[in-house]
Amino acid sequence: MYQTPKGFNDILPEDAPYWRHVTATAERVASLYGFERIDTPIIEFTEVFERGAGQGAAVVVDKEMYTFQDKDGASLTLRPEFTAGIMRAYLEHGMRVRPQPVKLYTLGPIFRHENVQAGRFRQHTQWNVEVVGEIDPAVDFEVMSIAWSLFSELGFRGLSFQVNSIGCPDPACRPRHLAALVAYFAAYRGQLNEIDRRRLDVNPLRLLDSKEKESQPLLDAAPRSIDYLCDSCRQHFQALCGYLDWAALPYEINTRLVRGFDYYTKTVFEVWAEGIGAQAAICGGGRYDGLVELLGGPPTPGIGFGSGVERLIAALKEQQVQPPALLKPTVQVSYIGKGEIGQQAKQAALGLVRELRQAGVGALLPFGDRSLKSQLKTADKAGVAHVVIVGEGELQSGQWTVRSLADSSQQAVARAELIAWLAAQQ
RNA sequence: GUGACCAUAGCUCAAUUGGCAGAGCACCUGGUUGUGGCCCAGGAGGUCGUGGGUUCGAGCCCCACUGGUCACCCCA
Repeated sequence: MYQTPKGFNDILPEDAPYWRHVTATAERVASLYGFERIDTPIIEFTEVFERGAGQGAAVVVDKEMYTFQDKDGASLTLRPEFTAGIMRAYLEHGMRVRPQPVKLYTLGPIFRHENVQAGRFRQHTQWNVEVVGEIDPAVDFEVMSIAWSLFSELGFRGLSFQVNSIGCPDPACRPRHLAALVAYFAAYRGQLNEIDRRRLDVNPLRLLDSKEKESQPLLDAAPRSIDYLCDSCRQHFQALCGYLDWAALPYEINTRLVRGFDYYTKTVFEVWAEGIGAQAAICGGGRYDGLVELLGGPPTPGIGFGSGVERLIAALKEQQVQPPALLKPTVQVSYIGKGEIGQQAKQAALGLVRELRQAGVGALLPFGDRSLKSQLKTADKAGVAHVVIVGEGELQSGQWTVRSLADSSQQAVARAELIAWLAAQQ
């Protein structure tokens, strides 16, 4: 028996209401904030993601990307993220001549070859928001606000922001912090376990969100990035926190919140929700003022976030949020009779269903010439309100039977008035 | 990439020490001509995830692979 490849999932009809809830709400909120939709290809030249990731992370990135060679020899990659592709589009289509900042959102699948665990798959769907071309901290606030609006509208309760600033590449900023961080942990090198010793050598910032037992006692006194910010970054962060205070959005300054890639600057944030295992974050984002330059463009500030739809849905279920029901047909047209009469009744039912749908009334037709009993069972399970019954008697009199499933009442309605009658019941 | 646990019908699960593959739910059909939900009866649905091995004999024991769950690594 065939199975889906590891980490790839079918999305079954049972989950459709959740998907509609999330995607429809995202679209609505985005338009409320004046964000415009962009859709980039699922495949980009591998270089877009490699250059975007920067040299340090390239090894890691290569390992987790679905990269393949096209028939003409080009190296292509299934997008492992949205931001790099959107920045490529920003440059390719000269979006810097549009009014700045450019506010974009997108929704679609991304692919990473990683091992599955709760809320993590090899293909997952992400809602992604980017604001490009403006460094004003009010933009950071705007991006966090739209995330907040989405999650509130979806029905989440008890959400909170985690915020931090990791500074910028200016020698007076992050490099100073990194040096202090390395010096601090190097002094305790003997206490670190193997994993954290490697972090110290490879990606010291990551020590700050280490889960290793041995390191926990060291974390409280570890140098915090917010204490090493340059003037520009400090003012930026203070302004952002000021806006968050003013809007009364609940947030916590989390000095251990970091990012793994070099192009991130200043603001990093997440939104956390309870109840989905180790993956508490339902949204992660940050400012990436260095990215566009890495891709060969002019210095261009940007900030954005991504939010995994599968994870959102899992969290919604965890919080027992009921998505709105999808629209369903409200009428079934059943046909009965044997032989010639049966075929006439079926044809008549076909005609009524067609007219109902044209009139905007959702209608179902039972197939396979089943017994009326069976057809009523089907109607009951489909949840329709009315069953129209057409058989020999109805064909002769022109008065068709309409059964209301709620109270089992039946009445005769003239065929000519049926459409209007049923439409009025909705 | 690492580790733990797991895989029998569409779903949830049984199957004594290795000895004839089962139940409930769901599905289909009936319970006299054209009436749903409840009930009753019947039917269909499985090469026991796949491939090897041990054995007279494997759903059960061993190995590999695939997939699932969870955690680590990593996290764009």
